[in-house]
Amino acid sequence: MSTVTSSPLRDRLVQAGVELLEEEGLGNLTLRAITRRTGVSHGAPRRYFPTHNALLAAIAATGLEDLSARLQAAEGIPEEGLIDAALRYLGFAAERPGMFELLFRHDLLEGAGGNLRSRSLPLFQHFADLVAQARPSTPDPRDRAIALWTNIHGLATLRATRALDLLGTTNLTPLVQQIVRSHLR
Amino acid sequence: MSTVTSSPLRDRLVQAGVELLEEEGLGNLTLRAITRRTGVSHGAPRRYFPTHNALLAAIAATGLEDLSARLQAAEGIPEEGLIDAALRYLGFAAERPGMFELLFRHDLLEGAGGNLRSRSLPLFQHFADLVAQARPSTPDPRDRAIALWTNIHGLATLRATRALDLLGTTNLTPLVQQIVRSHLR
DNA sequence: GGCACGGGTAGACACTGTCTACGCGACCAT
DNA sequence: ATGGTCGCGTAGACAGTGTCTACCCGTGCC
Repeated sequence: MSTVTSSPLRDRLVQAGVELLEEEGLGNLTLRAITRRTGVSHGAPRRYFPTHNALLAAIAATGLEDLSARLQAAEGIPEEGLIDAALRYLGFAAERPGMFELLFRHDLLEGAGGNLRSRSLPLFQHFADLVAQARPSTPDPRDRAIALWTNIHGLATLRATRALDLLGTTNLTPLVQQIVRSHLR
Repeated sequence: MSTVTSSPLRDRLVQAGVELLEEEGLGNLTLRAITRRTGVSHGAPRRYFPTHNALLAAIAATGLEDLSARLQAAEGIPEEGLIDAALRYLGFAAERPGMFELLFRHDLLEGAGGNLRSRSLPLFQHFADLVAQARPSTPDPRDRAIALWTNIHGLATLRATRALDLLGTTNLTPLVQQIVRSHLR
């Protein structure tokens, strides 16, 4: 099959994991399943990842990069910029539900290396900056940012888990607009 | 040891599961661990629960009852009532993080019987009623309820997973007050 | 030409959830 | 009293999992 892309095994494992996560969901993202797809023995990852969760953390890191890139691509004057960012956040959760789920499974990722916690911090900082920019001279900009961020995140999770089937009936964009504006006045 | 409370095994399994969930967390809430604590063989639950997840669903049902009772105990004129309910919601997540986590692990509970989905619906309805009551003559009461509910839920999850260490530094009550009021105007 | 060694293999182990055959004791009918 | 049924729990097996360990084996270096 002519010159298979034979990158170092580490990258191949991560990529296989990403694909498997999208295709089969987090529940089937087994260490052994990843090795099967990669075509190596089940002990191979150990050379690069001390534990299964460490591999999961590496997979999650790629997702965090994707999410980060999407959010930084948000554009518009203050208010519209926030609405755009919020919609992109929800779009990520909708398009990559498995990855979104993994990103917040701290029981799997905690202490698994790759310090995702600190890596996701600038992501929130970006959000907070947008809020501060859209709502200058507010006494508690961080609280406002937390309020909006948690709102979008809660919306995304409850939508992803279909906890609110109601959400299917309502159009998302006006809801997000309303939410963002609620937090800005 | 004189008249051990020998309720039917079903209840003992559920109770053991609840205790284990609080003590050891969801990650250790194994079917076999529950049977060990109950003092029966690992095959015993099968008589009452076709699968491990079905037992988890029964455990989650007790948590949903607790949460429901807490929310319905919320009091106060419209706005304060919502603030109280929100704080109770956050209190539940803080006091029983394992149960809170389980309640939203739809990957475990889905299709496991006990139709938690429909049972949790009146809970949201209660929330929506409070919102409609506090904000009469609004064109889209359900959207407002969704907005507020997702906000509180997102705050609870991000706090439970300590995704925002920032939250440790800010006092929760004023933040919740601010959030509720943001959604009511 | 011998040798170390990085990198992957393969088997074992404890543990999990599920399935199946078995046992046992209480209750009932004769 | 005796036999039988049946609810309920036991015990063993099985495939699958993550982790650990001993083992190769080919490549590059002296």
